[in-house]
Order: sequence, then structure tokens, then C-alpha cells
Amino acid sequence: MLMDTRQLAAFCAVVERKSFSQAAERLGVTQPAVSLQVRSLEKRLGQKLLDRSGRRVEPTEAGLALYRGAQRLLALEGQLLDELAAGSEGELSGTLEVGASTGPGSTVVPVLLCEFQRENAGVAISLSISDTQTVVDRVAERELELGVVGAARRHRGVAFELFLRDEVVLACPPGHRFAGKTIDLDDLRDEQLIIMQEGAGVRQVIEDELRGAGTRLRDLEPRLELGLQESARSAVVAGFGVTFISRAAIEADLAAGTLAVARVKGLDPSREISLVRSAGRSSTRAAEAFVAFARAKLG
Amino acid sequence: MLMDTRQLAAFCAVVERKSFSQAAERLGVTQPAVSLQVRSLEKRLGQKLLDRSGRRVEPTEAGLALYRGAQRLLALEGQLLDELAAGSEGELSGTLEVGASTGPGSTVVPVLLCEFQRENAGVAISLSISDTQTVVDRVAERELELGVVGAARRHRGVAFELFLRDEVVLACPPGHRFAGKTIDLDDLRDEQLIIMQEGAGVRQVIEDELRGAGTRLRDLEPRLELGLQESARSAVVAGFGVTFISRAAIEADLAAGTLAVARVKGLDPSREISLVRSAGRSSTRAAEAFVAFARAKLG
DNA sequence: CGCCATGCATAATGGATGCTTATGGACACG
DNA sequence: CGTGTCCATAAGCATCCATTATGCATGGCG
Repeated sequence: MLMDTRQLAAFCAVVERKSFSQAAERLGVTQPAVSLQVRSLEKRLGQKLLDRSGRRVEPTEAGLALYRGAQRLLALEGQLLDELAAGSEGELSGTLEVGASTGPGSTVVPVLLCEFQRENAGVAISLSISDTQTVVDRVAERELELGVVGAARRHRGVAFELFLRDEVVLACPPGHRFAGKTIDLDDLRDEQLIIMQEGAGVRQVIEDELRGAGTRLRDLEPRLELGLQESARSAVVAGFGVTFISRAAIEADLAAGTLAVARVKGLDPSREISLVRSAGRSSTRAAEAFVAFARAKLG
Repeated sequence: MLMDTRQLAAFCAVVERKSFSQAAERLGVTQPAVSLQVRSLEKRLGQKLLDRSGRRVEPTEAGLALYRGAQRLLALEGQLLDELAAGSEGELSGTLEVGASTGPGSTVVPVLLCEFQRENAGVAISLSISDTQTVVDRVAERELELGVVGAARRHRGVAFELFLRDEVVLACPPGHRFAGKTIDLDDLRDEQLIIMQEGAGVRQVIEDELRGAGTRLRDLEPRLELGLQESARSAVVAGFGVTFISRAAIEADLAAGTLAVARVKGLDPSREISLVRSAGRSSTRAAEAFVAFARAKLG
């Protein structure tokens, strides 16, 4: 920007009032100040902008062109300032970029985002599902604004806050002998236990809980390791066994009566789902609104 | 304009380079200067514009909005500066406002203006015909940029310059006994002399010339006073008499053979047609170009 | 024409602003 | 942990800008 805004403002005031003194009065400065400003502008642009004859000041051809252009600049600036001021209020807009690991990514998060978006049409949602570590890394690099993950190694540059507590239950077919019961750990030895692959958040939770009960997962002799949550769920619905799984992941099945749950004595498995944010990043209004919305929904 | 251009420039440089130091380098100032400028801008707008975390500086939501708006402002400003610079060259534009008194206004001036406009399509022409005094007044008041008039009283605030010398001839029908001759003043007493109304420029010229020859217009006993130039010309074409008239006004008739001219011994009438400009007014390029064009045409 | 009022230009001066230098604190990397 | 990089902050100085005072030009009036 080569033009000095005060000079431009002074020039415009002179054009409008056709007088240096009156322009000065309007701007709250003295006449010589206006005189100097306009002269500086004329020097800078290398053109005579005003005809000064006796009592009357009039723009030259170049002066008129500058005045018109200045009005456009001023209008645009006013608009910009209004947008900035209005930015702190009014309708939410922009794109909310969220990453989630597979667990929360396939259950709670999409639903919450869809509901939120329905209430805030001006916001565009971008959800990407990755493994926990990738989500965290991308949040740290500011590629994502929010992450929703289970257990994660601490990572510099990001902050974790509890988002929701995810209860892990033992799912079984609805007519199963475990349905609605509280069983012993030993009862599990005679059942076909379906487990998820290494690295799945729920598997880690269960391993930790069993360890606390003096058992190891492999002592239960699981013969079906079926990858991720959705595979395990489907197998149980189809009657091939039972599995530990996030209650949130089977809410619909429970409501539909296609699955039932049991509890295991001595085990109280749950895990924390965390919200991840980049430590030095100011939140967008959309992100803040989503988080508040989600917390209200999750209770 | 509330925004300081240097602060805006500093802010934009930081956004682009994602670094205060690099922005400072680009702007040719020190890092603290940029730091202060951006902070001043943040304070003025009441919003945090940049996330400053470790090695990396990133715009906040508001910062991004400001940056985008600033780019629009910069683009518009660049455009304006280009227009101003180009204003001294390239195609002529704008409206050229000319006033003329009836004599020149009905002959030379319209033709010149039309020819000029044909060569400068970007220029719009506005010609208004009035009596001499009105033309001069309006030029003085900057309502017209140029005036073209015959004899006029000096007027403060306007400058007169010779535009063309208008020869006054005695017009008669083509087969008339005067056609192509040099007659005596006395020969006019037996002719039907048609004169223009009081105030017409040509009439004044003739009165002055006759006075110099020791005669008065009324000694010639004119019985037809026919208003202005065009009325007189028509009457002569129709054979009702002879009249003194501007040669320029009958060039077409002479070429067509519908009128002829004679000279009168002892009379050499002509008058100066002046160009009038407002004394304190800078000329538009279009006006300058027209004047140069006209002078070249008038030789 | 002369006088007076008005209004812009210019010079001198003082205060505010803005930039620089020096330094401290935070962060990233080896 | 030590080092280097980078932004923030404080202090000091130079520059800039606005003000006051004054000169010059123009316009209006008697």
C-alpha cells in the first residue's frame, strides 16, 4: 500500500467540502495539516489533484479520478471492518475439520457432527478417520482443528481433554445364556470370544482390565480375531460368539433387540475418549460451538 | 479510514511468510517493529489475528478474514494507482463541456467538435449555445470548461485567447449584380439590406466598420432586421436582399452556388473569435487535445 | 481604486509516534 | 541439558506530523 490513509481522507474531505478549512474542521485538525497532507499526496502521485483559486477548491481531472477510486476503497474497507466486527457474532461459517480414530469415528462423532451441521447450515464439515496417532499428528500440524481419539500417547503441541467416557460391554446374541446376566470370568472360557485386532482401543482396555483381574486375554483362548469393531459386532449378531465392544457402537442393535449385553464380575471396563486440540491454536467459533454442542448432547 | 496501511502491510507479510522476522526482512524494518505494528492492529480491531506458537505463526479465523479483505483492498488500490498513472496517457475519456455563442456555435464549433469526437471515441461532447455573456459566466463558474465567443467584455476569472479570425462578407444571390464585385458603399443604399438583431456579433462589427467609414448603419435604411445569422442567410438565399454575414456561416452555400459574395470599398470587416477558459482551472486532457486539434484545423 | 475579510501556503516548533537496539522468555532440536 | 531461533518487551532516539504564527492571494464592498 503506497497511499497514506490519512492523506487520502484529507483529500476526500477537501473535495467534498470544496475547502481546506472546512475539511480540517470535519477531520478535527487544523487547516495547515490538511494542506500539508494533500500536498504530500500530490507529490507522491506526481499529479496536481486540486485547483485552488480564491475561495473555491475544485478537483482536477486526476483529482476526480482519485476521489472516485478513494470512495471505492473506503467502501471496501468499511465492508471489511464490518465483516470483522460481525465475525464475532451472527451465523457460523467456514469449514470445521475434524479427525477421529476408528472407534469414535464410526459411532458418536459422525452423528454429533451431522446433528450440529443441521443446526448450523453455514458450517461445512470435514471428518477424516485415521488411526489415533495420525489424528493426533495432524492436529499438531494444524491440518485438523479437532481430533477425537481414545488412548493416545502424549504428544507435544497438543492438548487432550476428556470428551466422553466410553463404556465397554460384553455383547452377545439376544437369546444367549449370558444375556442380561452378570457372569464369572470363568464362564468366558467356554465361550467363543471374538476379539479385535491389536491396536484397537477396546482390545487394549480389556487387556488392561484382565491384567488387573490376574488374567491374560490369551488365557481365555480366543480363536476369532476379527479386526475392528464393526467386524466383531457383525459376527456376534450372526451368532458366532461374544465380544467386548463399546456400548455406543451397539446402541442401535440393543434398541432393535438384535444384541444383548452382559457384565463380567470384577471387570468394569471403560475408556476415555479424548478431544485433541493444537496447543497454540486459537479456536474458530465453529469449533467452539461444536464442542459445546457435543458436550450438551453427551450429558 | 481507520486502518493504518503500514500495519496492514506488516500483518499481511507475516501471514504470507508465517514469521515476524521474515516479514520484517521483506519490509526492510526490524522484527520488533513488525511485532509492534501487528499488535497495534490487533488492539485496534479488538481481535487476536495471529497464533504465535514456537516457530510458526498462523492466522486465526479473524486473521484469515482480515488477510483476505486486505488482499482485496490492495488489489483495488493497485488498480486505482494504475488508473491514475495511466490517466496521463492512453485513450482520452470523459465529457468535454463546451459553450459557444450563436455565431461560432452554429458554424465552426459543432463541426470541429464532431470531427474531434470521431477521432476520440472515448470522449463525450456536450455543446451548449447561449449568448456570449452567458457562455463566459458559465465558464467562470466552472460549469463549462471551454467557451467560444465573439467580442466579450473582460470578465474576472476567465482568460481569453484568440481562437480564429472570422471574416465578414456581403452575401447576395448568385446572379445578383453585386456577385463577385467590389462595390461602393453608396451602391448599398439602393439595395434591400438585411441586418441581424441588436447584439449579434456581426452587426456590431459592421456598425464599427461603417462608423470608421463615416457612415451609420441606419443611413443605409435597412428595412429587414431578421434576428440572427440563420434567418438572414435564408432570406438572402431566397432573393430578398443582401446581408453582411460571417464567411464561415455560408461556406456550404458558396460551394453549392446558392450564394455569392461581394466586397465593399473601404470596409474590411472581420472579428475575432475567442476561446474562453476559467483562469484557475487545470485543463482536462480532452480539452487540451481539442484545442490543439482545432488550431491545426483552422490553420 | 483601496480596504478588509477570507482562505490557502509556508516556516518554525513541540509533542507524539514509530523504529531501533538490547534483552528476556519460550520453544525446538540434537 | 545446552544451544539456537524467534517473538515480546523495554528504553532510547530520530522522524514525522500537527499546531501556531504569519505571509500571500483572491474576492467583495464602499
